[in-house]
Amino acid sequence: MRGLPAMKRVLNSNEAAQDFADPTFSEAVIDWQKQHGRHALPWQNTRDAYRIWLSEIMLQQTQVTAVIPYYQKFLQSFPTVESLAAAPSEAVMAHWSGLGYYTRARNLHRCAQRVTAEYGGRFPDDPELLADLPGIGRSTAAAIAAFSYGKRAAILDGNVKRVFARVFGVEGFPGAKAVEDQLWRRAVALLPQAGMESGMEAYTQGLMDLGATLCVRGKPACDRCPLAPRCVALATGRTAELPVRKPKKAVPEKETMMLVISEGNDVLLEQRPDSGIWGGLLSLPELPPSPDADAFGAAVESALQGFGAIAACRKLQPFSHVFTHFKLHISPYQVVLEKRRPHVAESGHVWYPIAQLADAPLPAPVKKLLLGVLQADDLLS
DNA sequence: AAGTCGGGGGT
DNA sequence: ACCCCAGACTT
Repeated sequence: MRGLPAMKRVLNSNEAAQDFADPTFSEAVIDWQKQHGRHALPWQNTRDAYRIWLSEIMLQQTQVTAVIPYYQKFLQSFPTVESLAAAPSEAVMAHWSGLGYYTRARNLHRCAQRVTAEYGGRFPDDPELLADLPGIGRSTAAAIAAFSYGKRAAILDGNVKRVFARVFGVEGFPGAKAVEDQLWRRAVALLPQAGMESGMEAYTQGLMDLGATLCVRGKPACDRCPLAPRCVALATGRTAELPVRKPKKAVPEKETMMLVISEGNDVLLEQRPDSGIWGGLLSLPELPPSPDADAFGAAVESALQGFGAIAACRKLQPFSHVFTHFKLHISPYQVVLEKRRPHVAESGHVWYPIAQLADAPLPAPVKKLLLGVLQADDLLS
């Protein structure tokens, strides 16, 4: 085993992919998709790369049922990539409000502007060029290229990882780099052969449909799966163990006070920085948690210096919001100011019309809180 | 390789 | 409660 330098070279991706090749795999997926896959989703039955791109970004880490209403409203307001590029960022953020992962919205806006400026409003068909655009990674680039242009490119999303892990009996957490690398090699090797590009749309959709409708996490419908005859997990009774779960860790808990400060028909909102949680959204002014009621009262008084006399105030019902990596305990406090001559909010703050809160670019729990508190409007009545 | 980034739906 | 979703990006 020594003295053979030619054997030591690293396999290139093409050769490595060869190990996993199997032309019958894509044929089985394509046939099944055409007969039993999904064909009526709002972003299907079009080759408009703008619509396909928009759907793919919204669908990142977000389920189909949650995306559909956002997708419809978004297209209604921004029917073309040029109209989206020209829109003010606040309008884009407002349309994304409640969908989560707000970096997607800012990248979406930047991407629309780059496609308009650099590509004349037409998305490129090369996956490598697509993946150079903000918010578009390798898998999303492949999906856009396959659905929009029939290009031969491999996706690897949560659905594909689950299907591959089971069918091929892949051990290890799919998010681990070594496991993910192997899955990418399989994804490339199993693509329809060159010259079969006409099947790329059905193949790509078929993988997603299998993962979303049959090869689901809880109780996979193996009796209806076209890949069952070749499924390692089914044959070994390990569909419940594969894919291997993400290793869990304790989530830290944080605490904050939120101030609902209103005057007349307006409420005071605060612009959040682009980075961090709820980046780029408006939210409520916050105070660090106080050790006791007196300290909190003093902090509120201090925060409200120059805003005028307090007409009424009350503590609202505390609640919690769970994020992916921490849990946030929110203690809201409402303050109603006496109506006096209009004053300008300090930089980074804005007096926002209460009647327009439903369409404001707010985090979901904040919007819910405000609509509940300020629509009731029973404090002064 | 690990951490950051939401909100909701299914079980 | 727990898991994870048509992932990308930063550190």
